[in-house]
Amino acid sequence: MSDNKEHLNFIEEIIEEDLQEGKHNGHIHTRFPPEPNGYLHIGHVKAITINFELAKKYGGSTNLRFDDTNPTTEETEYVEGIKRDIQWLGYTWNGDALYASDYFDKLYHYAEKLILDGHAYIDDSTAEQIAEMKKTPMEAGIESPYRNRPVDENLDLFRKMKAGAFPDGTRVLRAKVDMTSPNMHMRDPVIYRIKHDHHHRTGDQWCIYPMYDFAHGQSDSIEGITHSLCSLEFTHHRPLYDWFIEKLGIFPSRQIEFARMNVTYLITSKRKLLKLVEEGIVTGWDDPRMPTIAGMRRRGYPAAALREFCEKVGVAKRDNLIEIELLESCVRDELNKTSDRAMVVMDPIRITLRNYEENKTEYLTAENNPEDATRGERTMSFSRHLFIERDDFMENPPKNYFRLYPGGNVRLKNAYIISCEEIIKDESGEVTELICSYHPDSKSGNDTSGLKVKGTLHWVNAADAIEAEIREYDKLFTDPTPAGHDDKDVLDFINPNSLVINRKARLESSLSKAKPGQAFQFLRKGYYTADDEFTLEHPVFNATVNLKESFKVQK
RNA sequence: UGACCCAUGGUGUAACGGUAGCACUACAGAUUUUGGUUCUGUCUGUUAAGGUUCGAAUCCUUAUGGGUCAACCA
Repeated sequence: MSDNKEHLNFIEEIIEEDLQEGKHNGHIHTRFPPEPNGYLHIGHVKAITINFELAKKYGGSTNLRFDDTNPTTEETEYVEGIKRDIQWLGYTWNGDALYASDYFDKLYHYAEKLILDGHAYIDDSTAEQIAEMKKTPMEAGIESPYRNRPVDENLDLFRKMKAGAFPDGTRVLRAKVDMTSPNMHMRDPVIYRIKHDHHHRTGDQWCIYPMYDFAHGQSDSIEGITHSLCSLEFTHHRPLYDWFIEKLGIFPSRQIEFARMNVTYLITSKRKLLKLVEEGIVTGWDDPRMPTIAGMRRRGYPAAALREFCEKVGVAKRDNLIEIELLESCVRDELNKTSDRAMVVMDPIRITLRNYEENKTEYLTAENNPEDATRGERTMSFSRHLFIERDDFMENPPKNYFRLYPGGNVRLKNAYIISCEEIIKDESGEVTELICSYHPDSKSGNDTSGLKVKGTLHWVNAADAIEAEIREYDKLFTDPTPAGHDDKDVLDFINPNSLVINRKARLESSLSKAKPGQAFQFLRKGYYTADDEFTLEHPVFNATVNLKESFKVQK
């Protein structure tokens, strides 16, 4: 209907309303707040693109802030990986990377202010006792016996906590909110705990650390974040987020929640992903089967395809399960435009052209990318002995088989039309060689033969074809929602054939010059990307995504 | 059993009280020196019942279904 009218998602609607009202003087500032305790995955890609694209669209910027308030689980190693992944995706954060730990002093003073104003107290109860007193969402909680401690005593104890007077777990600082709230997060949440732990940035300077709820919103506020976008499970934290802003009288960042992305055959639980690594089911966080950014990059998924995917998925609040086909479609679409073509025979059958001179070699030209003439051409050698795909020959073909069969003609891409005249088999009956003849007047670009063929095959010259390791990847799981079964573990759905290594393939010689990370379309097969381990001596290609097939050979 | 959130083709997402559209998938057909790409077409949808209104996917009520929340994790 309104084709040229732009469709806004619900967050854009909120932003445009704010803009119209002149809120924050028209400034938009977002942030991406990862915890440095693991690698980024496809779910984070959505959060990253939403935050960065929204800021870009409305002339704002995006902070990268590491939410590093738990020294026990966080490491500098992850910080570097996360930075690299975001940059690879094509985004630049505002200024230097920031850290919640940069605000530990400020946060501490916020906490003292809360105590002074009677909004927080030290609780000597154990974790178990606190949990017990919170009760369940169905019934009101009960107040801690320490809840009405005098301000002076609270302050004194908090300072002693900070000074290291108490062992881990003996006391906490709690916000004094409402133990009867139906929202569990409002039942006097713990906001500081004692942890005599080494922090990846502040070292041993602190032995008390703020909890998420007392760090995240305040960090947003300190940085002047106007729109703090997070996933739906934080909805229940929003009243608390707002409560702290109000009690502290600080910049009013606004939290907005959207539904996280689920994709068929993919899992995004850090814990489960870690398990795959630890159990050796994959080779590491960057295994091309992993839905991590590092894994997808190694698989050959272009950053632009990932961005486009998120764009197409959209943003809303309802639960969703996106078909992986959409992701693959985005990858193909991008690679079709950008990758050079090459010919690779995965499972070779030898061809001998009986009427082609034994020692002759011709050099034929092939376009690198029919979608993009600026990619130029390359040269391929051609001679009497060639390889074609085993799937491209059938002794007894079905009626709509366009490929080679006894007595049939096919074109060899960029070369000649050939006719199959004789089949040679080994003792087990397997075809080992085809004796063919070629039609000298059918050369590509110069065809005067008048012959019509239905099929065009890819091929390589036996004389200079190279060998390589080709890693064929398939889905890691056999179930579209491996993490969605209460009675089963994701490991129950591992696809035993998710990696099949092919060492018998023969590749056109130009592929020896591939660079790690470079993607190609292996003609009529799929997109393949030179692995990080690719070398001239040991070429390795990863299957990125196959080409769409509207015809499947019946076996 | 409490509170909060959500409900549009197979999937995802639009339509902001006025003809339910787009993309992916699937299936046809055209083009093609890649059974790719491109192009064209087809199939399939407003959870249910009431109400408000000239008119409801949209507003109201109820029901149903799904999700989330009870870490000194984030």
